[in-house]
Order: sequence, then structure tokens, then C-alpha cells
Amino acid sequence: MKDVAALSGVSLKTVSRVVNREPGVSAELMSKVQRAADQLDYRHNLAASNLRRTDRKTATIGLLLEDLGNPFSAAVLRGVEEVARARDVEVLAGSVDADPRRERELAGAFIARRVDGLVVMPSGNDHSYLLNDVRAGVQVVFVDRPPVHLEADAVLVDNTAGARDAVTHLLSFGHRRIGFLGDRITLPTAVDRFAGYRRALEAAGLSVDPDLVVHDLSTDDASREAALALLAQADPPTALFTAQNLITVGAVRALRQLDRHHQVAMVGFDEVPLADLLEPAITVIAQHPSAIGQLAAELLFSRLDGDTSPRRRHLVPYTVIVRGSGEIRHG
Amino acid sequence: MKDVAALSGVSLKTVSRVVNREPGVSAELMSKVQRAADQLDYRHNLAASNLRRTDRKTATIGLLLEDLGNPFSAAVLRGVEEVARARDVEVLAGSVDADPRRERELAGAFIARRVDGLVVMPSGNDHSYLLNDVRAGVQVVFVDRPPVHLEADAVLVDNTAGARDAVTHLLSFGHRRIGFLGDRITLPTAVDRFAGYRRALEAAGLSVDPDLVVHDLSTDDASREAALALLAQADPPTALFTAQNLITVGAVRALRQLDRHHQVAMVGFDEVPLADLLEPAITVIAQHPSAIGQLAAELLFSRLDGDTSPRRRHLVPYTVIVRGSGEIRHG
DNA sequence: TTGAAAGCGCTAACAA
DNA sequence: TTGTTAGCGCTTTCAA
Repeated sequence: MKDVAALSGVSLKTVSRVVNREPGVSAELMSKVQRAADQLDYRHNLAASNLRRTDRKTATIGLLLEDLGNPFSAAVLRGVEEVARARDVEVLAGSVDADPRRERELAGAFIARRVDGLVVMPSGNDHSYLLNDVRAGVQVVFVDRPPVHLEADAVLVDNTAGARDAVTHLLSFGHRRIGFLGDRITLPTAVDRFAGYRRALEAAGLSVDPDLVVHDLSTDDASREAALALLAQADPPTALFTAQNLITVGAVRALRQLDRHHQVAMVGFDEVPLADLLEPAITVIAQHPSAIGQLAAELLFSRLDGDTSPRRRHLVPYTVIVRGSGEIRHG
Repeated sequence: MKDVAALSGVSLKTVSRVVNREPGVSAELMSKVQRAADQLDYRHNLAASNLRRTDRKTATIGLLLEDLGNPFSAAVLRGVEEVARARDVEVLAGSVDADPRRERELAGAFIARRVDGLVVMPSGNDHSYLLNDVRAGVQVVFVDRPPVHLEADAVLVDNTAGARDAVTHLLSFGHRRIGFLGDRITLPTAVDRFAGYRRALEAAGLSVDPDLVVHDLSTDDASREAALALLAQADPPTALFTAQNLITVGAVRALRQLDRHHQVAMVGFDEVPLADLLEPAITVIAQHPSAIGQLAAELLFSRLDGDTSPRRRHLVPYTVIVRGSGEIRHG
């Protein structure tokens, strides 16, 4: 910037005014400065600018997701990006990989880079480590799971209701023995989905048979094996509720392996890519991750714009997508 | 930092030394400073630190991808992230969406935030706009498509050979009329894949029948319609080569719609999620996007570490995954 | 409308 | 081992 000022024969401050499009610079000086900047290939230094500015906005936000390679996380990222782009805000993104320590480290690394705000798909169950940063003005919005020991907006899906709907759907096709395959039970979403399973059964006058329930599945292969074991029982389930997308995929593989995919009914939580092209096509409770990301970003920016209304939870609706696997009748 | 110095009764510089883990601070002062920092919830300001440092490293890199929501891009991002994480480097990521202007803007936005380097999946065909930044020390590595008017490392796949292998595979199952469904022909990858198609035919003594070729498909639905049109011809193709993952999905839908998925053979370029669970399962030329991302990041960091050997192109091998759809015999 | 001087939070260079 | 001073690139404040 100094060089641009020297070349165009004006003061530093005038160059700064031109670069920041501040009003009150004569057309003549403006074009002179522009030309000098072009000639020297000047690149504005946002970090330095931001250091001195009073508003201290870096126009950068941080996004902590479960796993950037997973389609669910990727779609949330895409949703956040779309809203951020409209405001010329850039996005730092990282995977937390179900590791609470990693979550803290990533958040710290982003804050050291002075992000204006954070969108967090949390892994840990204590977010008080962000208290001081929130006090210092960093805005935080949670997605997928609510914050613990911290007041912050959250964008959630009603996992209990979704799971209840899935299981009620299976019950309506005559099933009475419905297997449950679920994620790590430390995750609030997994707890809620299991609660929904239980409630649907209880509403039908049934109770949970522990022999039909497997928790703590975190890979599709673990799910495949769990499904194989369930179906090998003396009195096997006639239907499965798979409480997460990788789990659904594992169960599909198991049913194929046993050639029972046209006999055993199945409803999955979360959309699965190409679910409509499988035979049978998979009935799912679909979340809308891109809408979740968009809403989270919009909330974040409205907070950054000064909205101080009470923090609250926002529910994004889910959709029951009927495709065939969930409509296999029992008996 | 000033406050920490005041509270612990030492100079600014001593706090700086402790924060940066510089040697030569007595254990006593060190713990005193630590305590003060904890008490005040001090967060280091990397931007300010970086402004003054001589090495000027922000420990942040920028990643420009085609579309963060697409599994291919997402896997590249994941690969880059893994390598970056091992060095405590964070990643700014953005989608270019096939828009060259967007590519320039994103690159500019990342450079204004003083990234140490850039990994670019380019959309435009002139990258000279980065010349001055490269001269100024920003390292750039291209992925998927090579740089134009700029010397830089690139991580590529041999698209021509992959496409040739795909079509040769179909020829070996007796097919002589093989349809080509391809992406926007402005993309170098699309050009190369079409070249591979042509070469395989010519090596078998056949020539390209323009009635069997459709370019410029950019969505799965466009591909579905193009495939329907191809197959409605008087002398339709007996096999299809689909030159990109969304195109493959569209063609699968078309074949299903016509109930010809067990008659018309098909090989796709790029892996498709759950391709192994379809009937028939889809034979593909699989790229390894996560390996591409990892290699790109490793190259970038080796350049940042001072490697000044000539810039060059690196090929990541592809894999032919035989699953069924490509092995449907003709006649 | 333009510019000079001070200072954002931090580290380099040097001195004690 | 510790501290002092200057200055990174920019914007603020205030004066011309």
C-alpha cells in the first residue's frame, strides 16, 4: 500500500480510502490510485486491516463438522457456504471425527484466526470452553446436536418424532418384531432416535425386546455384522429400523447377503445416496442438511448483525420418503 | 497479551516467549505467565502475530473445489484436511461452480486473507492472474485439471487412458455401437475422456458415430434425457460409456425407466456411491479423490518447506472396478 | 477533499 | 534470562 501511495503520489490514507471505497475522494485521484494499484498488483491485506479496524470483522467464519467426507456434513457445508458467499464471507472448515478434544482444538485454531463466528456440529458434551469467546463477541450456532453448558442458537431436527414415525410406519404394515440398529449411544441424536423407537412400540402396546436392539454402530461394516446377527436369531425381526445413513447401508448389505431384502422391511434415518435406485428402493426419514446449513448461517449472520433476542432452538422439518423397503408387509 | 503481562508482572516480550514456547524462559516466570493467561482466558491473535513475523506464515491454506456438496470434491477436501491437520494448518474452502469469475474472486478472497498456499480445482482456462501471487510466495497446486499460462504443480488422473480402458472393456464384450455421454466439452477432463473413447474405437477399427455422442451434460437429469434419446434411435447403442458420475446416475435412471438395465451394458467414469448395490452393479473407472487431495496437500507443503525443484504433473492411478454392468455381452 | 501521526496486537532486533 | 524499542500494513483520529 505504501508503494501504491508512492507511485501515485498521494498519502497512505488516500490509498486506503480508495481500496475501501470510502466516499470523498476526487475522481482524478481515485483513478490515479487504481492505476498504480493495478500496475503494482496490489493485494489488500485483510489481516492488517482488521487489526486496526474498530469493528474487527474478518469476514471469515469457522465450521466444525463431523466428517467433511460424509455427504451429510458436506451438504451442511454447502448450505453454509451459499449463505456466506452472498455476504462475501469465507469459510474455514474442519472435521471433528467424533473426538471432543479435536472439537476444542479446532475451535481454538479458528478463534486464533479471529473468525467472526462458528457453526458447530458438536462432538463433546461440554461447551463451556467457548463461554469467554462468546462473551468476547464470537457468535456460535450449533447444528445437529444442542449445546451443553452454553447458551447458543441451535438448528436441530426432531429426531424422536422422526424415529417414531419410521417405526409407526413399519407397525402399520403388520410388523411386531422390529430390530433397532443405532449409532454410538453417547450421541444425543442416537439417544433421541432410540427414544422414538421405544415410544412407537409402546404406543402400539409393545415393549422393547433387548434381543432386537444394537447400539454403538459407527461404521457400515459394524452395522452389516450386527444385522446379520439379529437375523440369525431363532425368532428374528421381520423389519429393521436403521437409525443413521451408514447403518442403513450396512443393513442393506446384510439383507442382500442373506437374499432377504424382499422379505425383511426396512426404514432408515437419513437420506442415502441413490436410495431410489436400489431394489427395493429404501424408505427413509430424510433430513435436509443443506437447509440446516443455510438456516445456521442465517442465524449466525443475524447475530453478527446485532440480533440480541434470546437464543433458541430451531427445528428443521424432516420428510418421510416412501420408496418400497418400508412397505413390505408382514404375514 | 498486554493484560497478561501486567497481571503476571513481566514484560510483553516474555509473555510472547511463553505463548510461542520459545526457549530461555525460567520455569517460574513461565508458570506465572501461564496462570495469568488462563485466568484472563487469553487467546493468541495469529493475525497480529503473523503481521510482524518474518516468515509470514498464517498456517492457513485455501482450497477451491468444483462443488463442496459433490462427493468427489468433498473427498478431495477430506484428503487435504488430513494432511493439513498433521501440521496444524487450517483450510479455507469454497466452491467454484464451473464459473471462472468465481474462481478468480475466491482465489482473491483467500489471498487477501493471506493464505500460505492454494489448492485449485480450476474452472477457468487462464491462471495468469495468479502469477504475481506466485512470485510473492503463494504456493499453488492444481488438481483434476492442469494450470494454463502458469507454472505450477498439478495432480491429475490420466483421463484419456481411463476412458480408453472403459471403452476397450465394452468392446471386449462384443459391443460395436457404444454411446458416449459427456460433460461440458470446455472442461479438459471431458476433452480427454472423449479422446480416450475415440482412440479405443479406432484401435478396434471403428470410427466415432456422431449419432451416438452427446456432450455438455452437466446434471443427472440432462444425462437421463440424453440417454433416453440415444436409446430411442432406430439403431440404438448396445452399450454406454458415461464420462462422469452424475452422468452415470442419469443413464442408470434412463435404463431403469426403459427396463433395459439388464440388456444395455454400461461403464462409468468416476465412482458412484452404492454402485455395488445396484442391479446390475455398476462397473466404473474409479478415481481416488481422497488420495488426490492428500498428494496435492503434500506437494503444497513440500513447496512451502522450500522445495524448488521444477514444477511438474503427478498422475494418480485410476482403478477399473468390474461389477456387472460393463460385462453384459452383446449378441 | 486530503494528509500526518498514532496505534491495533504482536514479534524482531538488540540491549541489559 | 529478561526487557526495551521499533515496526509489520493498515485504519483511526484529527488537523489542514
